[in-house]
Amino acid sequence: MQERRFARGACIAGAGQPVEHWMALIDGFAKMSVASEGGRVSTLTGVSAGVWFGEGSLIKHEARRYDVFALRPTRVALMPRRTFEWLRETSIAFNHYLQELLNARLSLFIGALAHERLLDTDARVAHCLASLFNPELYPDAPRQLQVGQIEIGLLANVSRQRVNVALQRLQALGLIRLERRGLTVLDLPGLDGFRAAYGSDPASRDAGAARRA
DNA sequence: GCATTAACCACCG
DNA sequence: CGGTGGTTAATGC
Repeated sequence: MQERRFARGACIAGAGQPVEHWMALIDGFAKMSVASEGGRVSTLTGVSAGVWFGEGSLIKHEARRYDVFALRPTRVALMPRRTFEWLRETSIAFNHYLQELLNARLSLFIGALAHERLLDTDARVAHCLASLFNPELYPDAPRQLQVGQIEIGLLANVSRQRVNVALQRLQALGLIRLERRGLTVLDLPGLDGFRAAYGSDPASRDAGAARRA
């Protein structure tokens, strides 16, 4: 295997490029994103230390489907296609690991889709943060995240200003602590299970009940 | 009603 | 100074 280093903002892997390696973050932080023909960009998820990615395109022998950008200085491990295929052909344990990885990622994206459609903005931001610490995908992630509010907005698909108010509400509830250019998660289960606190008037409670249902 | 954009200001390295 | 964070006013769905 090889190791490569990327500066903040550098493109680790680009959509459309041929895929010849299975990749993993050794340290640092990156984001996966896609762009439309018109140049509009949507960030799909964050990638932190310990996360493997790119196995889908590697298995299907197709060009990469998304871009990966470093959000801070990042080291990446690259496993050549031949090694990846040899492991797939010879190791049951390796195949089990791959299944668990794919399963965890599937549940991550299904969960994100459900939250996107069912939850209000504060809860979406909370869940987006919590998903970055998914223990299945990120075995021993530190609870400190060095990502600014603009990037959190891109990850959660919410404007930077709205992210700011959501983060401050989460901080007021003791779920996170805001820092300059980052934050620390204080209560991961609480963050993952966060739902909006509704006002005291009956109308908004009904709306809340409908959304919860 | 709520989120978005734009703009402004304060803070910090 | 530029980047980041906190806030507010105008606009749109």
